[in-house]
Amino acid sequence: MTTIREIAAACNVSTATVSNILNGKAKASKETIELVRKTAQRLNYTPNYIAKNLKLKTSNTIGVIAEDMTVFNSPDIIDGITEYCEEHKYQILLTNLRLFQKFGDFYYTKNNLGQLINYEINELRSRQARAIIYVAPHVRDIKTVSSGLNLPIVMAYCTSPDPGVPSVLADDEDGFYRITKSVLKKGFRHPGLIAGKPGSYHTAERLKGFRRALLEFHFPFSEKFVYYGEWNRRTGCEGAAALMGKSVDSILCMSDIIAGGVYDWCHDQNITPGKDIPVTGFDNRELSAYLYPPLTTVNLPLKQIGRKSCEVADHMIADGENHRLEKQYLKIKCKVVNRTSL
Amino acid sequence: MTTIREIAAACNVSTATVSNILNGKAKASKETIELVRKTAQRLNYTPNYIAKNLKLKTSNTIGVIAEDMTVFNSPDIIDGITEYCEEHKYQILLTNLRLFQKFGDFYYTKNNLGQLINYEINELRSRQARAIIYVAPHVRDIKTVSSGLNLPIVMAYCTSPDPGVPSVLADDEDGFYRITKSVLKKGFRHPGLIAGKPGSYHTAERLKGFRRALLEFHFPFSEKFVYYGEWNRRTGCEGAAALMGKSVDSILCMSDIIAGGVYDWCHDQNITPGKDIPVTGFDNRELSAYLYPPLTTVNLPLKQIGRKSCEVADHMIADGENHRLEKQYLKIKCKVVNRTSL
DNA sequence: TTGTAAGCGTTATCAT
DNA sequence: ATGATAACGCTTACAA
Repeated sequence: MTTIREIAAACNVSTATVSNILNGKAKASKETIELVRKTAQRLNYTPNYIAKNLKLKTSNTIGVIAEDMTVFNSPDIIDGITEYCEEHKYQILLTNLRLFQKFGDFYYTKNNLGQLINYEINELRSRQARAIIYVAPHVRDIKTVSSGLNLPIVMAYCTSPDPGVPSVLADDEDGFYRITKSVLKKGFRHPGLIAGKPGSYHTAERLKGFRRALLEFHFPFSEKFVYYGEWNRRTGCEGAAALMGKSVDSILCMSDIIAGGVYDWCHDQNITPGKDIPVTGFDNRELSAYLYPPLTTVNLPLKQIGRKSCEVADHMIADGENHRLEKQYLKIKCKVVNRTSL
Repeated sequence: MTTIREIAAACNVSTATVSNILNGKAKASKETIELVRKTAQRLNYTPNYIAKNLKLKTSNTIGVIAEDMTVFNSPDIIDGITEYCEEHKYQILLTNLRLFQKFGDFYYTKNNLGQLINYEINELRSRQARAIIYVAPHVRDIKTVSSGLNLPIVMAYCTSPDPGVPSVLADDEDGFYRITKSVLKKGFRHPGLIAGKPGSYHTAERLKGFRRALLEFHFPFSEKFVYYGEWNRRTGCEGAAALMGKSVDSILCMSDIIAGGVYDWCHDQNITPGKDIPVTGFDNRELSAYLYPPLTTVNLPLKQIGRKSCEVADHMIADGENHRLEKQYLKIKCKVVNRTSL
């Protein structure tokens, strides 16, 4: 690798001059500028960022900690982050915790997670990351992440109990309100709801949206018509069985996967989803377009979440100590994707 | 951030001693070792890797260039890479080219791609990446990547025309051979094949596997029963229409997405896939389990591809100049996933 | 057993 | 306009 010293030698100037010229601080004559530029090109020079970073005690690196990048929402979030980074000349140092791969569904109950996260943050810091974006597959409080790290950190698709740490989220409440409204507008008055895990943020928010829509239409809400379960296919199957026994006229699911389970039950019972019973999902995963009939669902603004997270991180970097958070939670709206299951 | 100098000061020893102790080259008395360790801990010391790397002119960073990490196979490949990296203490510097996001289906015809790749490789090199893993969504020759870079590089799910650059691939030929055999074993003698794009590596290899199975069963092969198209849903739809007109007794698709199109056509015609006409896919994407009936398909060993790529890169790093490639192409076997569409 | 000092490639200060 | 030099935090001969 060519160094500025070699360029300096080749041009018969000092390294200081080379450095100045190559960094555009052109306190040099036209001729030397020309000469240095040419030789740098000729010798195929690329700056050694390691040296540069050491000297400047900073870098253009953003650390991304993904709890598990194989979970469906993570790649798109990271895509949004990379888009912003590309435009703003940041590099990404990726840490993939592989939590889901390692521990399956219950990874977030691991109690040494905090230790692990702290370790990785430190690791990233010692590599001069300017900021950290923490990407999770489900929204929940990550207790260990706080603003006391002296390093900008933003939570994508998750939260921190520390009000100084910003979060970028999907507006689950509004998203579910919208899809519920779609259902009610079509004249269905007795919707059943298959929810996810009871304690979950998503379950709570989406339920709120469901109730808000019901209220708006002056329809009563009853817990009788909501079935709680896990975020999986089987829950959809069981939920459909339970709810259909209570003569609901439509089924709203809190996830596409759950809706997949409802379809399973329908096939089993020789009932046609969409025709005999309208079904809706949430998340707009790829599979939702391949169910038959294609599932009406709600799109998650994952890429925007990633982009926005990175933008916030960038602002925090720029403002340094002076940064004041306007809002701890930034919620991005979701849109209904109309297909034929409703 | 605490530095070794501060530790040295606090302990009344030299930085050399601190460095030695902290790196386990313990040429020191038990007491100083103890003291230094304790103080390092107390001051919450983490080494500055930037400085370390500059001094050592090396790092434990592996650069990953993903053509587009939102394409379904990339996250799992990267997951395999991170698994290996985690075990072997490598860090990942991720470059997401976002080619598919930017240019859609025809990104690989971009003719300045070579320039871009070279730029990114250089970028990674100047950040002291020890090796580069290039991750693509479709197998094809990436012309610009060569072994003359003086930096180990391995191609994951793609190839380089340079025989000095190793590739890790799925064994498409064998995978398609296996699924074809599954079909033939069930007694179907007139399989139709819906292929992908004619020029593609995947199309060619999978076709070979198809023919090999046919040959083994002494069934004739005829181009009449293969329908070529794109790697999309519509092709499945059109292919099914074309093939069913030629009275095939089963349909093999070169991708799950194509199979999804076949299901579309079946629904349209009131034909039940699996029952009236067996259908198989390839790739084992999530959606394949949600089609009805669930699609029999072939699993792509993506994680292993990532892992193996990283392992090869690691060996190349370790061997340096002495590295001799045994094989340019490493092909990992695929397994049939039996469901009920066959 | 411990310390001194040079050097990795760069930038920045201060002379010239 | 250009150059000499110190410094960023670390490792490693080599000296003590």
